[in-house]
Amino acid sequence: MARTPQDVTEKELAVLQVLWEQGEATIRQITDVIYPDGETAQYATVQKLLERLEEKDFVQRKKAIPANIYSATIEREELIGRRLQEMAEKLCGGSITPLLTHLVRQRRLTARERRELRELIDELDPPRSR
Amino acid sequence: MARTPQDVTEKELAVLQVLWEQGEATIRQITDVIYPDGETAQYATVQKLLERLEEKDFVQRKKAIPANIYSATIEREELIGRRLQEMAEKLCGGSITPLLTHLVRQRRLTARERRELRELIDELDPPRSR
DNA sequence: ACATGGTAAGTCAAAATGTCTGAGTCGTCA
DNA sequence: TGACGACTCAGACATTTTGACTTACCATGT
Repeated sequence: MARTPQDVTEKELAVLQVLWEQGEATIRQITDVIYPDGETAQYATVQKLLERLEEKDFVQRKKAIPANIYSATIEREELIGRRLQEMAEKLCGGSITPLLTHLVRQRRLTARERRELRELIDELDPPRSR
Repeated sequence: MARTPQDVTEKELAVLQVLWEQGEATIRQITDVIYPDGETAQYATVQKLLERLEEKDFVQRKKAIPANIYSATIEREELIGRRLQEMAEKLCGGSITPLLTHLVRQRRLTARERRELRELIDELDPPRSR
């Protein structure tokens, strides 16, 4: 059947978001954010989520007393990169330009965004070529 | 539990790819591409895949003899758009610029790609602003 | 000593996904 | 005309994923 599981699931992402926000957090702190009136049950859910994230190496744990401290080992940027890469592979034969053109074309960018983007490209251009 | 199903799954995508290639196809034609030595069993699998794609309105069926003819009702571009949009919402608070900058920055673009991109932006700029 | 709060290590059910079976339909051609 | 082949319809099925939950256990401080 060989389904390919998601890199990070919906709820796992929620956990990551908290970690990205706070840098470090205990299970309880995360639970308080995601399930504002969380009981033991939800606490355990977060625990399991973290366990799975740790397995996938997206999160690391620092053993501590009174509670272990978790932190993300992957940056938001990196996750974005992975997903874009995956999309490119599955939908564009590995090329990312279709994604780019789509983004630029489809969504209306503000003048400011356009300017920034232009600057970004300029930055990348090897100096001698301009 | 409320898992959010994927818009298009792995195998469903494979089917769509064939339809995008060929424009139209019968189940058998699709099966021949995806499962080169496909038996009745695989034929049925493709059938089910198409059924689900039809439910989701990504594919339409033209009743015909001797075999129904299927075609995609969604363009590859549109699917890309959806996915990018979804990514933006889940990972970038709805903004697409992080995606853009990431793409431009992370992957090395060729000089040609950079030029094209620049032209694309120029196109979008309202004439009077330049 | 015992309540409190944390950890470890499962279990569980619903749904997704890919696969497959079997019965029925219909046109073609020997 | 009647058997054959190919197609369709409807559903069963197994495996995983995913989110949620339970329970036993451990440490600490009061």
